[in-house]
Amino acid sequence: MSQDDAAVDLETSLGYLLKEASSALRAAMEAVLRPLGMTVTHYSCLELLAQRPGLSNSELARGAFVTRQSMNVLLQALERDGYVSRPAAAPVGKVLPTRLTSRGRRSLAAASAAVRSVEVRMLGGMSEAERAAAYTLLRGMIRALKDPGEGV
Amino acid sequence: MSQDDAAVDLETSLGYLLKEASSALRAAMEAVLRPLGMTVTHYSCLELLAQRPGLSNSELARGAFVTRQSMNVLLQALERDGYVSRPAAAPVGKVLPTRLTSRGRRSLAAASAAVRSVEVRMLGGMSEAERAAAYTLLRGMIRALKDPGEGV
DNA sequence: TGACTCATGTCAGCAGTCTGACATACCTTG
DNA sequence: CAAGGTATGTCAGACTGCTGACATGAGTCA
Repeated sequence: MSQDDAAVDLETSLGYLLKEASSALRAAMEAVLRPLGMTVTHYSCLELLAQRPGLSNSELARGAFVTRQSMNVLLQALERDGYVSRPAAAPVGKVLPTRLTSRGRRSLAAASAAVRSVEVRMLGGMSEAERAAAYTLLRGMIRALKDPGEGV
Repeated sequence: MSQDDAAVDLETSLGYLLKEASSALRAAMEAVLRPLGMTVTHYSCLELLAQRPGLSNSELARGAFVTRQSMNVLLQALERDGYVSRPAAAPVGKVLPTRLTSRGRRSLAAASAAVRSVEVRMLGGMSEAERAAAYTLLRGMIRALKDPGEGV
C-alpha cells in the first residue's frame, strides 16, 4: 500500500534498531549468565553494589531499570541466600543501605568476567573513535527521550 | 576496592548505555501508546503486519523480539477483537498468514503517528550524519552479538 | 519409499515484573 | 510548630512473557 511509505519504516528506524540491539545484548548476557544460575537483573544488582556499595533498594531499582517493588523481591532472595546484607534497622530515615557479602563478591566475579566477554565481542569490530561516537550518540538519545519538553 | 576498577564500569559501559537508551525509548513509547489502549508489543505486531502483510506467527514473533508462544497469545486476542484475520486452515504447511483488518489499520494509524513523534524527539538533536553513524554502529553491534564465533 | 531433521502452531505451567496500596520518615513552607 | 508534599520500604494481586512439551507438515538424504 502507498500509505505504508508514510509509516515508520522498520528497516531504517533507529528506534527499531535500538530495540534489536538491546534484545541481542540481553540474549547474549542471558546465555552466558544462565550457566552461572544468574539472571540479568540479578547480575545488574550485584554489579551496581560492587561499584557503589551502600545503595538503597530504590536506587538499585533505578540503576537496573526495574520498579522498586521488583528489586525488593530480588533483594530479599539475595539476602536470604547470603549474597547481600542489609541492616535490620535504617540508620537514617527508611533507607536501608545494602552491601555485598564475600559470597556475593565471589559470585559476581565469575559473572562479571562472562558479561565482560560479551561486551568485548559487541565492541569487537569498532575502533576507539567509533566507540566514543556511539557513547555520545546514545547519551544524546537518552537525554532527548527523558527530557519531556525538548521542543521541535 | 581496587578490584572494582577491573570490572565493567557502568558509567562508561556501552552495554549499560544501550540498555538505558532502550529502556527510555520503551518508557516513552508506553507513555504515548497507553492513552490509545495499546502496548508496545501490540503496536509492534500491527506495524509489522502493515509493512509486510501475510507474516506468520513465528515471523511476527521474531520481528517483535518475543517468543512465538507469546505472539500466539497476542494474535489470538487481536483476532478475537477484530484487528487481524487469519485463515482457518493453512494454505500451505502449518503457516497461517496474518493480515490487518480495516479496523486494525485504523487503530494502527493513530498509534503509528504517536510512535513517530517519539522517534522524532529522540532524533531531535542529531544531524543527518549522526543518524547515519548511529545506524551503522548499531548494525555492527547487532551483527557482532548475533554471530556466535566472532573471534578476538 | 522411509527415516531424519527442522520449523511451525498450540497448550499448559511457571517465573519475573508491574500496578495498586499502605505506613513511615524527611523536607519544605506557612 | 503544624501541614503538605515527596521519597522510601513493603505487602498483595494481576499480568506478561518465557520454558517445556507435543503434534503436524515440509524438506533432505539414503
